[in-house]
Amino acid sequence: MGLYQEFLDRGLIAQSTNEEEVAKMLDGEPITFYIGFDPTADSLHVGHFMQMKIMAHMQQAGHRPIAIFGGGTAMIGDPSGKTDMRKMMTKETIAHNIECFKQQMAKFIDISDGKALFVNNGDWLLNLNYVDFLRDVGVHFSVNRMLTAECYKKRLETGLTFLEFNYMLMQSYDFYKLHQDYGCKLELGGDDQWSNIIGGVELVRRKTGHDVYGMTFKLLTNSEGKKMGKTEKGAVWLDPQKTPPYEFFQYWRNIGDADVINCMKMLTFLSLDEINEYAKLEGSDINRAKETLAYEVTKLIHGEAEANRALETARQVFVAGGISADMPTTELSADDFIDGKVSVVDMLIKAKLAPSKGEAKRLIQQGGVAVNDKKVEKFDDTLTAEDFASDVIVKKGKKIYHRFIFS
RNA sequence: GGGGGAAUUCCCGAGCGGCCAAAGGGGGCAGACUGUAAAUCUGUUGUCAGUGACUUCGGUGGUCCGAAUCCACCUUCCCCCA
Repeated sequence: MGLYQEFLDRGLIAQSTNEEEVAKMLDGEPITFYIGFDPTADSLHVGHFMQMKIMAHMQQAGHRPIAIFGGGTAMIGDPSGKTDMRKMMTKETIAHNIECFKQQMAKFIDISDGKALFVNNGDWLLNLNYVDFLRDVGVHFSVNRMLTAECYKKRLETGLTFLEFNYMLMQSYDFYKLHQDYGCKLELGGDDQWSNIIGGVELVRRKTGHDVYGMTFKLLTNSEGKKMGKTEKGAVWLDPQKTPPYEFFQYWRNIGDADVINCMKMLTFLSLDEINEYAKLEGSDINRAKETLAYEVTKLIHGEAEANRALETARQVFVAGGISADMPTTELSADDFIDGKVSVVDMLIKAKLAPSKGEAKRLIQQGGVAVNDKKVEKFDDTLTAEDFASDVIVKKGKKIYHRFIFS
C-alpha cells in the first residue's frame, strides 16, 4: 500500500493543494519536505507528536524531512485560530524551548548523515531588512485576501495586531527560503496551518514559477470536536518530567469510547487490519482497545520499559486493587509528624492531591478519600508512625492513587 | 488627536454604598449510576479556623461610620470619528 493511501486510510489527511500531485510525490522519488514547529513551550506535546510521526513515516519512505523551529516566527506569534494574542516571548525563552524541542525530536527523527535537517527560521527572519522584505515578499500578498482567511475570523471580531498579521508572510517566506536552499517541495502541517501553507505555496510560485505543494493533517480532536491532548492541568506533554509516563498512559486509557479507534489510527503504528479488529469491540470490551492504545502510544514516546511499567501499575491498581511501586509516591519526614501523628489533610496537601486545607477537608467530607482502602470518615483523622510500617496508599476519587512512605 | 465604553473570583458574566466571599452559566473536584467510558442526577468550588476571622472585585490615593459599588489620577483593552 502506498504512503498516501496509508495516510488517507488512517484518516490523517485534511486537505492538500493538489491531491493528485501530492499523492504522486509521496509514493515517488525522494523529496524534501518540511514541517514547522513554533517553540511556544519547553516541551513538545501530543499534537506535535502526530506531526513527528508523519515525518517519521515519510522518512522511512525515503523522503528527507526538514523540521523548522520557529525561532523567528515565535517572536511574532501565530494568530491562526486564536482568540487572543499570545504573550510575547523573550529571545532567551525561545532559544531554550528550541533546544528542548530538538532533543525530544531527535528520538523520533534520524538526523544522521543529513537524512533530516533541523533548522531555525530565526537564522534568516531576524536579520531581514524591513523595506526589502516588504518589496520582495509583501508585494505578493493581498490584504483583501488575507482578511477573508478563515484563520483570522475570530480575530477580526476581537482585534488583530499588525504584528501578528505578518505571521503569514514570515511563514510563507520560510517555504520560499527552504525551496531555494534545499529544494523543498512540500509543506506539511496541522489543519490550522492551512492558510499559512497556501500563502507559502503561492509565494514560491510567484517568485520562482515553480510548483510546490502543501498538505495538512487533521487535528487530533475527540468526537465532540474538541482538541485532544489537553487536560485541566494543561497539555499532555511528551517530557516525562512534565507528564509522567503513568499519567500519560492514563490519559489515553481514559479517553471516550468514540475516540479510541480514531486515536489508534492516528497515533500508533498498528496495522489497519489490527485496528479494525479492535473496532469490532463493544460495551466494556472497548476497554481492551483503550488499553492497547495507551500501551502503544506510551511505548512510542517513553519506550517499551516505561510502557510496561505503566500498564502493570494500571492493572495492579485497577484490577487487583493492589499496591504498585510505580505509583506516584510521596515520602514523609519526621517533620511532618506532630506529636507522632500526621493528619490525612496534611498528607493530601503534601502530595498535591489537594491545593488547600479547605479543599482537602471537603474531599474527605464528600467521601472522596480512602486510606488503605478504608474510607476516611472525619476530616481530622490522623495516622501515626506505626501506620507507616508498610506503605500507605491513599486513594483520591476513583482513579487517583498515591503512595506514602516514611522511614 | 477628538469622543464613548470596559476592566469582577479558573473562564464567561451579574452585581440599589451596608443583607457581597459577591447571582447565573461554563469548567473543575467529589458522590450516585457504570466499563478506569459517555450521558444523567446530587453536592461542592477564596484562605485559615467548626457559630468566626482574614485577604479579594485592573493599580494608587480619596470621600464615608461603611465601598466591587462614589470621586481623582494612572494602566490596559475595545468602539466610533480624524
